[in-house]
Amino acid sequence: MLVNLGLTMLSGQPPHFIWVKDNGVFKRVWNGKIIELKQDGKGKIESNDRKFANFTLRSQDDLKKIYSKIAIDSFIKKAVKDYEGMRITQSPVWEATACFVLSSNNSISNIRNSVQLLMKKFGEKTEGMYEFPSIESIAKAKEPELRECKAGFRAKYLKCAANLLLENDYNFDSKDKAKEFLLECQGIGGKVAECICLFGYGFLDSFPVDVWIKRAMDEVYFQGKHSSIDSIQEKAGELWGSFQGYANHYLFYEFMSKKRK
DNA sequence: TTCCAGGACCCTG
DNA sequence: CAGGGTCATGGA
Repeated sequence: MLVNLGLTMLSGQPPHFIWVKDNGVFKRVWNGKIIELKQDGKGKIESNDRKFANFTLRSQDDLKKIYSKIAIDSFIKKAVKDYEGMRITQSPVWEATACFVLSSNNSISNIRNSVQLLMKKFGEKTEGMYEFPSIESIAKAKEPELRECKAGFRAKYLKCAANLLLENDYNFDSKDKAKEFLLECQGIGGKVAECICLFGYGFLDSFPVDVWIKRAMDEVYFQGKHSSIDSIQEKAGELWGSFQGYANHYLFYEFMSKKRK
């Protein structure tokens, strides 16, 4: 399997906020057990939970095939080459939801800090590490407790999201249905919903438009002109179809890391 | 000090 | 429907 584990796990996807890197080994608690994930010298993935590793890294995705589908111009070709082996990850829907509710108008380092504080305050402890907080624990939490975890104005949104998932069957078979459901929640708008669809549900036909994607799309595919979110998503669908989620993440990472420094 | 971060919401015109 | 202010928090 083609993968650059460090890049994948630290590219601003939910695992970036949840997993802890320790001596080159990524760790987290899942179902009361510490999961370890690492890459050996030959590039082979090693884990004490093959099933969860496959789920997280979407091992069913054939990166080479996906590259051939999305690398349709010089810009994407460069992004794919620069960050070869960066995979889209999948996380449980609740984890992706919580992470991206916290992401609004926030920085990656602050999101991570907030998630880690929530894990410490509300997660079950296992061998010195903490589980991701249960839906119930956040639904029951008081807003000030969430603000202690630096959730800020997103604290009430986090509770709303927990309640939504607690009180409904949130299993869906398409991006459109999942998105429609998620948008009922205060604090979840179009961009966050698309992120949850991509990184939680695993619908690769999602295309979240954040500030970086907007800049990238305006510059590269709209000749520098200011374009609407709708027209950007429409264009993404035309260009990359059922793999637009991958194109999205490569554009995001390429643009963010180049422009932001 | 001011601005901005993987936005969403609410209010104007 | 488009355009602005506002919301916590930390870093540049």
